Order: sequence, then C-alpha cells, then structure tokens
Amino acid sequence: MPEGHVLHRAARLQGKRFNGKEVSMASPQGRFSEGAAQLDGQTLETIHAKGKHIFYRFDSGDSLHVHLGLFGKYRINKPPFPEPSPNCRVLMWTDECELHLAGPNQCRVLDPDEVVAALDRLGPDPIVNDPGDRDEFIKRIHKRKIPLGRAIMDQSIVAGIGNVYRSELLFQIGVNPFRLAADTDPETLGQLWDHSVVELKAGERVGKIITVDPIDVGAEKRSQLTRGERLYAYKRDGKDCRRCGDFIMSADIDGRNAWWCAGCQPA
DNA sequence: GTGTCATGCGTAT
DNA sequence: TACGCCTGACACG
Repeated sequence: MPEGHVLHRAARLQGKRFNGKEVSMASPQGRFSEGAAQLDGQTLETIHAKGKHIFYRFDSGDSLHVHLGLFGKYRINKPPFPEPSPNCRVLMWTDECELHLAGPNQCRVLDPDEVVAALDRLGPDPIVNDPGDRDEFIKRIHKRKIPLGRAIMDQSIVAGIGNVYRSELLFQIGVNPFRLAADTDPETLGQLWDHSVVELKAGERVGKIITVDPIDVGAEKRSQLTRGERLYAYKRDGKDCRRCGDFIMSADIDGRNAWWCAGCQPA
C-alpha cells in the first residue's frame, strides 16, 4: 500500500539489481503476456519514479509503466526462485534475482512520448525537489478553492502524497484539513512543501512512514519507536494527541478518512 | 470459511 | 457521489 516513498525506494533498490542487465520477463497470470513478450530479453537501462508511478526503460526505448494502486505489491526473490503466485502480473528475472509484481492498478508498455505525457500529468514531487518545485507547488495549490486535505492528495498539485502523509503533514504544520488551500498563506504552504520533502525522503530511506519527533514520546531516536508510536494523527481518532493531549478527530474527506488534532489544528 | 478493510485512481452518473 | 478494478491481512465465528 504505497505512497510516493515506496516507489522511489523500489526504483533505487530494484535498480541496483537490474539496471544494465538483460532480463527475462513473463506474466504468469496472463494479463500482461503481450507486454512481457515485447520486453523479454531486452536490457533494462534505468528505473525511474515520479510520485506513485514507476517507469522501467528498456534499450528499445519503450518503458514499462507501473502504478501499484491500493493493492499492488512487489517481492524480490533470490534463487532458488519460488513458484510465482497465480496473481503474478509481471515476473522479471536474471540469473541472480527475480522481481515479482502482483495487483498493480496499471501495468503497460509506453513509448517515449507516452512516458513524457504520463510525467506531465503529475505535479512536483517532494522526493525529487528540483529547483523551482517549491514555488511551482505553492503556485498550483494556492489558486485552488478546495480544502487542503483534498488538495495535497491531488497528484497534479503534488505527486506522491497519499492518505498517511496527508494527515501527518497537515498535523506537522498545524493546519486543519478543511482549511481552503486558497485561504492559506504562501508561507504556510511553503512549510508544507518543506515538511513533505523531509518526511517523504525519510520514508524512502527507511522504508516506513515515521513522522513522530522522538521527543514527543520520550524516546531518543526515531529508530526506537514502536509500531504504535510512529505517527501523530493517522488512524489515531479518539486517542490523545502526542503533542498537546487534546483529542485526535477524524472525518471523511473525498471518500477517504482524514485525521487531525482538535488542539494543534483548530478549525 | 467469510467478511471487512486498506498508504489509489479512473470513469460513469 | 458511486462504482469498478485489483490483492492480502486480519477479525470474527
């Protein structure tokens, strides 16, 4: 169940094993047989992520585009390779390593123009954080008359934030998720971008979403936090805020639950 | 075993 | 706003 950090981490770790290698590809489940046959035997040049999308570019110039959606999952296996699951959409392997993909929302072969078009649909990605991205984010979000809790889930405004980071980032800047983006001052929106950069990059490094400042739970290091101590707001409704002790609230925003602290993030 | 829920998103109404 | 897609983990009986 992936937000942007998962895909960037996948691109980095899978790249170590497959970049520059001639790979075999198959679709045990059968729903990607045509694409797998097309890419089978090609050399994988690079793996690249933007937001929640990942692109595998091959020497023909074509790319495998994957979006995991809510259910997609990767597994990496070493020899002896286990039997692939019946739901395995893509199996890609060399002699040393095998990548197993099940349940992706999107899985297709794109030509270079289609890759550019797919990338263009996405807003700036905090993990990439190119020069100008921060200003571009502020520009895109500040003109929207929609709640911040909806705006930061819009991948054309900022790419990579999902439901966990939504609640955690708005907690960190102390802003209620129902505040309209257009009514939020640019300085605060800039802080929101800065927190996104820090938190998503941390998530990419560690492979887990941990937003809590250890001080708030009496620990010394983030790595010492238990599973239940890692987040401030997400799925903590009814519990006490780790920072101010007030109640954590929840409500549906855009069909997904959002969580916030009644004290730290007043309406 | 069955039912529910989940870190997502596109399309139809 | 509702539904369809896609899988797996967990709670419950």
